[in-house]
Amino acid sequence: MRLTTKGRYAVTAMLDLALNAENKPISLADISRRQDISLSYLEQLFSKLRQQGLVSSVRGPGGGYKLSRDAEAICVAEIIDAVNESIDATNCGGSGNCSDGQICLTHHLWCDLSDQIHQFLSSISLAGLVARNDVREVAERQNRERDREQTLEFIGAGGA
Amino acid sequence: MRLTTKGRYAVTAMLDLALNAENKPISLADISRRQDISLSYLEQLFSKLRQQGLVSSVRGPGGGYKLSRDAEAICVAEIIDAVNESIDATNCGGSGNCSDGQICLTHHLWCDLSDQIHQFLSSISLAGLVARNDVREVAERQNRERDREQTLEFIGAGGA
DNA sequence: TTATAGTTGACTAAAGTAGTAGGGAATTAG
DNA sequence: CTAATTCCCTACTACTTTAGTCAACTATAA
Ligand code: FES
Ligand code: FES
Repeated sequence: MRLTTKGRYAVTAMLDLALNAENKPISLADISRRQDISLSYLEQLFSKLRQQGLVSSVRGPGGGYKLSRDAEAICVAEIIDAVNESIDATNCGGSGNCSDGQICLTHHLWCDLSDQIHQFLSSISLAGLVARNDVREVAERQNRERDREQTLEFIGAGGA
Repeated sequence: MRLTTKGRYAVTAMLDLALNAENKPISLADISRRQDISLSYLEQLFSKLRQQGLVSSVRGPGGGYKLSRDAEAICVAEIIDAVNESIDATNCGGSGNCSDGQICLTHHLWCDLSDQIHQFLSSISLAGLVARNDVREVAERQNRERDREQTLEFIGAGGA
């Protein structure tokens, strides 16, 4: 089992999508700016998210990505699964044969742990995250920062 | 966060120790045979387990490792921590600064997840595992296999 | 004194992570 | 129409970690 920047980026980007969607598509460039994630890397992640049917894409100017379902119907577990293979904690992948073809001493422990994690991450939807106070606060800060950056760019362009 | 063979081996080996300890030390060679884990790799893992004070060692013939505490007082979380750095799911390591020095959108989510996993793995002691039926069954099978192997070796030695 | 068993450090192949680079192909604003 | 925008795809790379191997050394019990 692993949970690395890859899965975290994916969840963060999907949450950004849920927060900023006003039924128009959001470009990866926007997400990249707001969440400080490399654009090329986002493209790789969204390729997988699209393959799993979590987002749909619109090409061309004004295009980008949209959630392909309601934010209530997308849970964190799905997102991590989509980019990250799995959140399975066993060595055998559930087949119970990692100790010379036989079940190992700790198999059931890792199964229980996997269940535990999966239940937890399945119980959290994007909508649930959007509703959280701490998430809203961070999102507002990011919007303020983005506005300021745009103002600075404008002044810079005007002054030059 | 990661949970790989490393942490799983460590827990399996510690559980083997708890199962087979009759207040005499168990050699890594025994554990290696029973659990099918490379001896040299076990040495590395037990070096860390000893540094964390989870086991104590006895050198020389008849030596080996013993649990340095009661099996009730050693939980799975500790063992994984000892060999695996941490089971922290955040990117920032808890300091809340992974998005350009600021807290990121999903920080609290990963904190909650970390708590969840840590609570679960802390609630399980080696003694708790030893008491489980599925663990006892696997252990008994391993003991039968080891006995048979010893018999075969004996016959092989006698016949040659 | 010798075989046993822990202790330590250096080394390695393979895999995965977190990207970068660069070319396409669709679409639409101008 | 055309040029800019945006997604799409493949290949490449530096780096880290994993899961080991190997070899030399130290303590100790029989
Ligand atoms: S983890 Fe499933 S058999 Fe070992
Ligand atoms: S994970 Fe803690 S700030 Fe991003």
